[in-house]
Amino acid sequence: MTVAARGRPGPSIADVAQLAGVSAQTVSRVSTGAENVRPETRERVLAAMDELGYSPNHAARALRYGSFGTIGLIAHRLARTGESRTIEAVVESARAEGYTVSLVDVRTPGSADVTDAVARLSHQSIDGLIIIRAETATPVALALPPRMPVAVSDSRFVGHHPAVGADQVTGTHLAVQHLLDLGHRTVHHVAGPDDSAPAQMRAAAWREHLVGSGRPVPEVLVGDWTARSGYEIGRRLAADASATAVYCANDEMAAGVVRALYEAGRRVPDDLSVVGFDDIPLAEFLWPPLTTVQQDFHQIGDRLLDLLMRQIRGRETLTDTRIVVPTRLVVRASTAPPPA
Amino acid sequence: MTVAARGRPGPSIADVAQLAGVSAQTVSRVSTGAENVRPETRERVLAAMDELGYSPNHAARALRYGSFGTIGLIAHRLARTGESRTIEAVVESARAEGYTVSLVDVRTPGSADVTDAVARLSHQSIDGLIIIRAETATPVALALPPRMPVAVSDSRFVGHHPAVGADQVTGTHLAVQHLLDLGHRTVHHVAGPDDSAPAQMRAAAWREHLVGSGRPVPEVLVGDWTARSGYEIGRRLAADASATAVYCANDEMAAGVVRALYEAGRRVPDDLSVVGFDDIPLAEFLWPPLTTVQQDFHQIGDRLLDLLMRQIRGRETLTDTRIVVPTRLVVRASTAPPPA
DNA sequence: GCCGGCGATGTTGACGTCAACATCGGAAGC
DNA sequence: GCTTCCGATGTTGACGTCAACATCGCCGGC
Repeated sequence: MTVAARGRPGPSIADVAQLAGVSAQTVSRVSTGAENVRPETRERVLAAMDELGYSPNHAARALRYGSFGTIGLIAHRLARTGESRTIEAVVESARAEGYTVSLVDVRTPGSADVTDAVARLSHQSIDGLIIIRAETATPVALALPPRMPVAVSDSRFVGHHPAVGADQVTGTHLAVQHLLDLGHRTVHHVAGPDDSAPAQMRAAAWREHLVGSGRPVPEVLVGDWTARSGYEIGRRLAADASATAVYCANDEMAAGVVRALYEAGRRVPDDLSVVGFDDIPLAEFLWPPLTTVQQDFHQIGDRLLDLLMRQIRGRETLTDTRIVVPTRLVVRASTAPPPA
Repeated sequence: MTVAARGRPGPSIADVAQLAGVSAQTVSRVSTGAENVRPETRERVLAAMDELGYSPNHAARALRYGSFGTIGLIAHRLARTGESRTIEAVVESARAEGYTVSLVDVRTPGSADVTDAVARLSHQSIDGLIIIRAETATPVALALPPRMPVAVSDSRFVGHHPAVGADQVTGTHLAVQHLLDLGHRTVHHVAGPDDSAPAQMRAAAWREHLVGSGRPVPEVLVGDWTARSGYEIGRRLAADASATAVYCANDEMAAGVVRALYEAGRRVPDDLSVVGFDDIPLAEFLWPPLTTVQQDFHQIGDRLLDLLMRQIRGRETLTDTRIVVPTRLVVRASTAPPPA
């Protein structure tokens, strides 16, 4: 954590002032765009800035203003579909608000790592913090610096921190009901890992829906979000003659399941129907095009930033705010009635 | 770009000092971990910090030290495969070095936007800058603050800025030669957009390889990296009876091509062979598993950070350093000899 | 010709931290 | 008992910027 001492010390406002033959304050006025500077003086200052390659020292401004124009963002595996798209949305919205985003990733799902990341970031200069992750191991009460605005992408934080989450439950109900409507007797479930809160929510909603509909509840098949885990589960499913419909907790696992089924000679959707979750850009272009539950990551990101900005700007306290972003079922070609 | 005035003015070192009944300097000593503080005094200070919820003001430290422990990262569409994986690697390596990453995205490929992003970031305090993008419209000589260390993920910058790039040329040769070896008379090419430098490099290498092998060069089919564009191109390809092999500039377009071919009743690889580029995690689990050129985004990210840190740490000047990260062909099931 | 007033510019101090130097008090050595 | 030394703690100033206040010079009005 040792950081190179004394980064390039660049020219300061005083250097510009000297070169332009004015006081530092006049330079400051020019660089903040104040009105009351004679055009001729302004020109001279601008020329001096240009010559020296001056740009204002943000540390000094931040110190002066008590604000950094930066928000921190903690994510677990940031190359993953949901994460990267949410981050993209946050970054875009933040830019519109004049803020920059500081990114920290967290290696393991453990809570120690999160605490560490929070410490790292609050050590950095941030005006607020967004946490994009949802591991069940994450402590619900985070050890945050006092008065630090926070927004979290996990509805488990309700009552602790303002949260934004997709509507896992409705999405799951739509998916399962779609399969039941097609005539399937029951629906198998390929779940995400045990330590993922959204995975747990999807699995619980699936179970509840089956129970509520009086259907048998097959054993849950647990994957780890990767296509590979879906593939391995798919091989087991292919051997299970009773399975006719599978609801997968994400699209990657669904793709793995489909490939395993093909390899085993079982056709999708003729022999088995498969539904995914997320609606990744490729979902439509898999073969067959995947029926899936669409989540709007972009909106999640926007809402997160909005919640955060309201706290930063307005000093609002939003502790138990919870925003649920709707999900919807996109029916494509991977689902059909069960074989006769 | 106006930023909320005066963020939460938390307790300062002086408040802690007063509560603990010591001087500010002693508090500073405790918080920087200096040795020479009586254990009893240290305890009292720590207790006071705890009570007030003190954490050191990073802006003040940055001002003092002249370093933010932050590097800037500019990317175009950061949710895209290559971008997000490279970013992930950069963030991870940066953390290992004790640095945080500040993210700015660029909406359009135009150079004005890049200049703007650079300005935004150097306005922030960063110790170095990584630019992950490769649009041909990006000016080769960037208007950077003087003395700002930079690393760029585009080999076009050679001679201007230290650059890291995947070996597009070798990757392309491997892919095309693989198809020729299988017995295809020639290879069609689905290219990325005109404004992408890697797309141009792949297309040029493809053309060169065909010419060098004395094969006819079919018209280039230009997509925009999305699966949808691949799908539309695929429909045209399906109608072209002469096409037996297609080299696509990325995996998403390859997936779109494959789907279009299936819809048109043409089998992959029996009727047409398809090769992609990138080796996205899903490539192996498409149907059929996609033969593709693997690029190591993680390594690209690592190298970028390494180049940057060498400049930040050692004051090295690396202007014409160029690192080429190898690519390799991963043969799966989407390629086969042409139909008899 | 003097004065009020106003716009342009300069001066001072404060933001929070920490390094360098100053001071203070006690223990060891003679 | 007095000096010396050393470790613990305090004081000062500087990092770069900008708001608040001070000053300066000029113009117009009488």
